[in-house]
Amino acid sequence: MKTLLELITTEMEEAFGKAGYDRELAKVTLSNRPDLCEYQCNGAMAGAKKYKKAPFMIAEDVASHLGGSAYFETVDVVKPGFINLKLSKESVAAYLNDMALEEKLGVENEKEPATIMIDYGGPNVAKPLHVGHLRSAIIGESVKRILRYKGNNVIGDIHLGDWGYQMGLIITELKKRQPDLPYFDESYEGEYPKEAPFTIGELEEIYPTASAYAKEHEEYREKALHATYLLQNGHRGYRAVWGHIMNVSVADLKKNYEKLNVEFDLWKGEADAQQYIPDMVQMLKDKGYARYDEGALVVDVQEETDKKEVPPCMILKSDGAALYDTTDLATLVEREKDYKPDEVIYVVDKRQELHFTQVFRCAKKTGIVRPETELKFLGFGTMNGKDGKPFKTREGGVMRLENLIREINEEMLRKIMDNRTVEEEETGRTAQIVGLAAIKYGDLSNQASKDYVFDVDRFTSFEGNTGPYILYTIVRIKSILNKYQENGGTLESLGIRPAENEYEKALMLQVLRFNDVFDAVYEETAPHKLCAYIYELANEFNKFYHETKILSEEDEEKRSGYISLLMLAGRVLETCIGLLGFEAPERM
RNA sequence: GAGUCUGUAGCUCAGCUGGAUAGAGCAACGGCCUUCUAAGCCGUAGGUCGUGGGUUCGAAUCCCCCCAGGCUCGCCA
Repeated sequence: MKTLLELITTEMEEAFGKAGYDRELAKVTLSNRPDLCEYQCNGAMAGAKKYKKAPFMIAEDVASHLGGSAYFETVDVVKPGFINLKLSKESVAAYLNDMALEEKLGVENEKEPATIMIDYGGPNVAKPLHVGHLRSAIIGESVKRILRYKGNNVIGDIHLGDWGYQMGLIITELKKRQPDLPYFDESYEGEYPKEAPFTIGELEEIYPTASAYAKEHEEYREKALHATYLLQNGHRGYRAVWGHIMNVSVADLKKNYEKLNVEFDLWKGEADAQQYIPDMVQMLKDKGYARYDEGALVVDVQEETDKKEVPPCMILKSDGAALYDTTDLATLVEREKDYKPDEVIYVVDKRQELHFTQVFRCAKKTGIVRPETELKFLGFGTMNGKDGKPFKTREGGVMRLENLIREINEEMLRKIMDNRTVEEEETGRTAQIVGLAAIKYGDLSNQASKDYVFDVDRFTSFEGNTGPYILYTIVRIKSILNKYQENGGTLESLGIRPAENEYEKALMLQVLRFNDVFDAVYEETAPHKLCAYIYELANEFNKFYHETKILSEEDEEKRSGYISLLMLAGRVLETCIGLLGFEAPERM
């Protein structure tokens, strides 16, 4: 269905047209003076110069042609030339009732659904997830859900870091500790054990130990580099160890992402792209895109409009090894072959922007992706601590994601216990749900591209613009709806009635905005605007709730009208938090 | 050095495709629970929108100069 803004803009365009003015001027926006009106049009002022006429007169002309519109209760022309609009209660109620019938609450599917791949998460195998991985997972998951809600075919790919030097390090360290394992016996030809020679806990200890040791010991470092080389060139035993590392690590990662309510469609990694590198490199050479520079194979990606020098995209190091430009390009080759995406979105730290600029340009220039393929870089800012510096543990180390989540959940649990008596067995689960909402809402309510301060105390607070506040509001609504049914009410075939008072109307207007807001969020890939919207919606609901007796309303029609409104508001809220990637408990 | 992003209330942030009196939350202060969850609601106080110019009927918003800070700048990912 059309959004309300679309509908009343059409009305306004007709009025401008009938009055003899350019229809382009008829842009309607949400009012920035809610005390005066609900929607407004400033087109008369914009047209004043063109028509050499006082804006006030233009506005009056236009307004006189709006008189017959059923949408508006009042059309006021004010001072310089504002056209102020208030919607009629009847049209608001009618729109909401239509909206309630829509599966997607009035959001229309994309006319031509696109295949969109979204590259997010990006954890490294064998290394624990840390806070640096949090934003990519949270933002990527939300963006994925938003794109999907609009009817696109969206494929989320975790893009594992599973092919680098860290693998060589682990293999080298494992060989040092357990040299007798068959993987290190060059003459061994039998089947390798199915069981991994380490647990996830050991694995997570092996990597940092090896990494630190290699920094101190050149010889060890050489061994690790060589092991990496052998692995990448098909060493049988090392490949088997690699397989173990992958299995153990991926199982652990899946568990952790599940806790975050983050779900990937693909668990591809850098290793999967390796097989495409040789042909790709050959193609770049054959077609003359690549050249040697200081021993390295590069593709120039400088463009005339560049204000600064853009370094070439490096395909092979001077020792012939591939690097991350190469792998990202090969991944595009793979994606093009398997999915032919219309769009690929990378949700990564914004500090990688230059790297992706190089990769995108190279991929376009050399035909690795089709010219119409959209490659989008969605860079996010750093998660800082209260001191404004990158988030660290109290000891100054990197905070493990698990620990961060545990800390939040414990804090949440404490607050839930303090505040209310909930069934014992329920509290743990509830704390997790609310804790996740606190983290995700805290992140997503900031613009993705900006750095933000991760403040545990603030995010877990139940007060103000927080995840828990949103959930609390939803729980309130659910609670009323449940009570209504317990008292014999049915939620079927009710209808929203024209608003009785300003609180109810304000709530209705806010619910009504959903599809307009969603479209803006979708167009701009801006989850933070969805957060702002549900916060306002929650506020309007709580005001209405405070002013209105719902269940004890004696007039049955009024009561059922309220209930219908709550149902719709609840659906909108739950849909929105679903798009943000979290959920609400039944009680809290 | 070059490029790029940021600078809005004590703190954390919206608003930035130009419009009316710059909005929230936290913190501070004052009210409201025998009634659907007070994790709520209502109110008070708090701002030279980094500085200076320019464009415009109108600038936090667009343009330019400065100031301050972050980030990036070919063989790590």
